[in-house]
Amino acid sequence: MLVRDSSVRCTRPCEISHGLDIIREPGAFGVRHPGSSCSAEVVQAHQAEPIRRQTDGHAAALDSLFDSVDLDGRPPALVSSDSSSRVLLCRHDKEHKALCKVEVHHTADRDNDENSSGCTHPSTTGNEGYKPHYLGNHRIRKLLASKVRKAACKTCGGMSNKGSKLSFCGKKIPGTRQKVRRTNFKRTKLTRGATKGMLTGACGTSFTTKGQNKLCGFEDYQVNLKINSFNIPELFVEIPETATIGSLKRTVMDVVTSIMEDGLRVGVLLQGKSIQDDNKTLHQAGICHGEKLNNIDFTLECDRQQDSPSGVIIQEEMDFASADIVEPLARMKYEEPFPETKGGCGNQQPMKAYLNGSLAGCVHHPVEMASQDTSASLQSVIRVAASDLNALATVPICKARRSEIGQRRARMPFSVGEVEALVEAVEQLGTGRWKDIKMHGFDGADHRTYVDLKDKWKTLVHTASISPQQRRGEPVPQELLDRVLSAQAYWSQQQEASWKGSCS
DNA sequence: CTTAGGG
DNA sequence: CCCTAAG
Repeated sequence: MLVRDSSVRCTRPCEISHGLDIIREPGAFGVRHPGSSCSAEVVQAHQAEPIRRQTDGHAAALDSLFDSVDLDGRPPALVSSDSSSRVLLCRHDKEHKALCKVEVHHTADRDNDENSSGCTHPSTTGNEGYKPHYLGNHRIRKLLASKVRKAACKTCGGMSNKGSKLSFCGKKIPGTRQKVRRTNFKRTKLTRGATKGMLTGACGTSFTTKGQNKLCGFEDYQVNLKINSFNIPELFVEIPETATIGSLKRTVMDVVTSIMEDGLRVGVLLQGKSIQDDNKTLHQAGICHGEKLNNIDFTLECDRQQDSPSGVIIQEEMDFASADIVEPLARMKYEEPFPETKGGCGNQQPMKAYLNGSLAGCVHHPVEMASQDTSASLQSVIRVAASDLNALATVPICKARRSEIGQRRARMPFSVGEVEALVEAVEQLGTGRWKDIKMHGFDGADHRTYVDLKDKWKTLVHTASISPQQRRGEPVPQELLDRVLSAQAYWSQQQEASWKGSCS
């Protein structure tokens, strides 16, 4: 099976325009194969076609890199990123379990990288004269252009609906938070969830099944997925009207690149339903031979901390035609005087991302700069709010602004200490008295509502009942989890008993 | 306002 | 975490 897609991120947004450098490393030019499982075939491919030296442009350098590692003539291989400031060009090959990475370092890292990378691989002998090239907006734009293209989804309703989880043939995949009752033109809460759904997308997947290995009595078919394109949801940008067109362009570019920088994760939806279990096999998930293969969607989801400073908001838009969608600062918690934007109607998308850099925040002279271009793949709406550019760059985002926007609360994972307090409280009070539990164990914790505690307990029970390998986040001591289970069992039993008692 | 559950 | 029907 081969799945391809691409995205690029740079963890130093401000330097994106300075570009990226491709580094040389032993093993192959800019190629590293982390595990011994990397297939010789892939390595050989690199050896046979080392990256050419490029002196005529950054984009060309990276293009060349992409081209050279492309083994089957397809477009750029999957480009993803890890937590470091690198862009990885990965290659997954089921047959060989191969994973090769081409790391692209920031220019700032160049010196170190070069010092530590001898480039001794035979295949790189022609690279002595290699000069790292910057990868400027050029390349980014190119990538975006190719990846963001709406192409195959033009008839699918585009990004109009919530979540804009574009589906394959006109089939709308509901966003995670979409409510059935929501109707067009009805303004919906602004994006909740900075962690969900940024780039949505994913269109078509065409499958072919072929080959098989008799394994344990069933055939192991190959599934070929071709992702036609990913879409970027509507972009929402606030920028002073005194800003220059050039800065506007840069801002938009920043918005887009920021989405990527934030770390993307791929989601898979089958018939509109997200498949969460990464351990499932395609076959188990229903992506297999004999099944309809046009109902799979991939989404690019962004993991982003809400605390990150931001100045630009990206949001998707719901079904509606109005261009005036500035959300009234609905959930503003702080005293920040925020004049409501007029005409604030608009179905906002569930996903919104705050971009690095600025605040945009407390400004409010919305000026419609552009409205959606329905024919374009991005359908972006860019709004400009009067504010000082300098302020934009330095003022930290204000919470008022954020909350008012309807922003989902930032994730605040429970610490082990909190978990312990919760467990203790529940052990004493039971599982149905969350208000009391809040008052007892979390009285001072204003950020924890009793609903939060109830939810946390729910997840704790779940966590305790799954294997340690499946757990995520800060590990909760098994001892606590054991107490969770026993308390849960005890209190649910009590509850049952009380039911019976009241019945008889 | 709280609970309880689904999203 | 969010949303909301119920109580």
